[in-house]
Amino acid sequence: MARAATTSDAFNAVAEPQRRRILVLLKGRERPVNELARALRITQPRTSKHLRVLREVGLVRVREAGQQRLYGLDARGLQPLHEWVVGFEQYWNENFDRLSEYVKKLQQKEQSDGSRS
Amino acid sequence: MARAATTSDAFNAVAEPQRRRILVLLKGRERPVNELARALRITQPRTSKHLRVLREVGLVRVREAGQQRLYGLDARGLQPLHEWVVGFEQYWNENFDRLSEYVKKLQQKEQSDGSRS
DNA sequence: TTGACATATTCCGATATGGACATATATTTC
DNA sequence: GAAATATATGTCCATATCGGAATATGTCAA
Repeated sequence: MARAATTSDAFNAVAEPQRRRILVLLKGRERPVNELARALRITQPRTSKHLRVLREVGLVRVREAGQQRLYGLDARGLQPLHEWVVGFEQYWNENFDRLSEYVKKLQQKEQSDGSRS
Repeated sequence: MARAATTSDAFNAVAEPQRRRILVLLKGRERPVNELARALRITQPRTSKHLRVLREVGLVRVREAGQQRLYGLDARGLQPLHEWVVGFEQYWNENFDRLSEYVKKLQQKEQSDGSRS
């Protein structure tokens, strides 16, 4: 088995920076492919492929508008990501404490190693 | 270029489900590699490799404890992920509205298509 | 020193990626 | 119908992955 497909879930889809930028650009208003490509300064085909991934995981939806296709944000698929990461919010500060404790322990160890021998 | 390295940032590191589970297991207390491997029901080498990735992106730190190495959580690296996804929180409901609006528009279109012809 | 235990690394194969490029498909306009 | 515009898809390449198996490294205990 290789790495999980980018289309397997929101976590994988969003791991790619350009796709994150696309989602940010889609906040507020829909945009056609070419506009996104210009904004990201990447080729149109690459943009279309990124959009395909985002579409497959349901983070984006398309609307036909004559000649062009307007992509819009559907952020609901980000909720699992949100819930997961929020579960760590409490550990940021606590962990900081634990880290300083760890450093203190290291220093004590060095202290005793130094006095020994 | 291929897909970005799993060690390039927290987004990529956390895209892998087993690594997410490791981080969850590390909430609250440190654990040795074998304990993690047993809990996840994956081999020890694979566990070590996942831990290497997590270590390289700074989501985890190691402490030597005699024969074993205790891995502990350092959740601070998850903050960028948190900040990014929180920026979409407001769009979940709003987007839901927009979607239903979209569906409504589709139905109207079908309506007129049906009456025509 | 030897053996037992814990962990890390290396090699292998299969797979999917992102980017560039060329090209196909679809829609509008003349 | 043909040209122009907007978008999607297919092919090629280089690369990094995850998983398994074997093996190396490190630590403790007798």
